[in-house]
Amino acid sequence: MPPKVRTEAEKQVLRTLIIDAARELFVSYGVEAVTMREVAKRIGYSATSIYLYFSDKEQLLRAVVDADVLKLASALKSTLSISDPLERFVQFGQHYVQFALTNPNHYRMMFMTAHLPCDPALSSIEQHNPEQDAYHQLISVVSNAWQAGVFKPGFKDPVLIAQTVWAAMHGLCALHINMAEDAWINWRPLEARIQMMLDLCMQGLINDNK
Amino acid sequence: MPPKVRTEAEKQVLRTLIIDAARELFVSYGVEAVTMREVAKRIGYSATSIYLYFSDKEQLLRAVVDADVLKLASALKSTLSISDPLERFVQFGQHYVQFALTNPNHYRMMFMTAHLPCDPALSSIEQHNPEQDAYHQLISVVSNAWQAGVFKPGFKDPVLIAQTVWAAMHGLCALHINMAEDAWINWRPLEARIQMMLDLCMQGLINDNK
DNA sequence: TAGGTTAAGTTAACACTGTTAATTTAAATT
DNA sequence: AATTTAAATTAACAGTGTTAACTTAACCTA
Repeated sequence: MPPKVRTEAEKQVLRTLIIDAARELFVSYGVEAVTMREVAKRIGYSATSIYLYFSDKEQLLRAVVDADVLKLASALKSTLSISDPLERFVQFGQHYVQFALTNPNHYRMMFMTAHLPCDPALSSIEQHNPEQDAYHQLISVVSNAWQAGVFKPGFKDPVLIAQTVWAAMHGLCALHINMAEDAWINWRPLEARIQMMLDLCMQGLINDNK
Repeated sequence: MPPKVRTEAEKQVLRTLIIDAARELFVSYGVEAVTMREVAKRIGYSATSIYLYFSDKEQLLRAVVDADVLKLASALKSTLSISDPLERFVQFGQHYVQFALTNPNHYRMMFMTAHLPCDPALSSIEQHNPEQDAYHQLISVVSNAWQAGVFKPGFKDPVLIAQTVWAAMHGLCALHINMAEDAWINWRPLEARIQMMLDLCMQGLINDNK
């Protein structure tokens, strides 16, 4: 009833309160299943209050995803300090897969749901900031490995390498998240599939004149 | 107003009429955006009539997907007659990718939306029927290539090979379908990514003592 | 052939959705 | 002390999937 929030800082607090409530519900029950009224109830506001901070549900989802991409970047950051470029590349990939599989609903929101394309201009994430931009981290890791001569001589474009390896790992994660319970398919153990995909990338990419 | 349909055959006709109408709309506008009323209007019935043939929207979607899996199997069938096992394997993969990219919304319904797990007992598709079951086709193609000694000696499990290669190709397709328009990423040409993924699989898998 | 039964199809209605408009009300400003 | 401002609310709308109640034409039996 009364206006409780006044200063710009307090508004930011409420904004992130909404985002956190939405994330918890989205992650537990899926984006489509969660209603604006439920998000609002969880923080003790009415549904329409959310519209004072986000123009619609899509924008709220995007804010959640933005924060989660940040979380992914943070999860991957620890691997960036590994000194050996090849080892760094491998660990980066394994951490990526691990993040996806331990946070399947976060991962689904980020990379598996059809939402409007992400515009860097509207995002809260600073593009190319190595602390925040996970995609930029990927490009860096692969580029560094490439400069260090890790890859076979045939490969000239580290960005192409990065995008292809990403696709390979994404396929593993996405298929598992969506279809692990599908009785049609007699899935081999996830670990075996991960290992095999890594081996495949290694054998195909790595220059092994040690 | 009057009961128009009587015989079992006529009921089947109406059933597939509903499925076809739903598919057209799902493919054009996405599953979530399409309403039961719109599906019904397209075939000149009232919305509640659909519930005489499908228990709910989820079951209708599943019927559409079933029919589309059949379509995928049919699209892949032509490659099964290629005599050389390696060439058959390669062509199978390329046809799979091509199907996914020319029918992105079909593909999304089949492999990228979170629906209840598929139970072979409830499906209209005959599991292990090489004319209908695309997954079984995949396993066959890889197994045959494996028996023919196409793969490197280290690989002992053709099913594991098949699932990993599937994941690699799926990652390519899924990432493209969902994120091709994402301004965050400076995508390399799709053809280059496909080619590179194929090369990667080849280099990693194929026994090249010709 | 008359009359009741069946079931395909309908309209009406329910609980719920995202969202907008109109309204309240406490603080900030004058 | 009166006025403005804006945070928050309730009321309301158009639309959703779905269920219940109702028609009504064809079929089955007497």
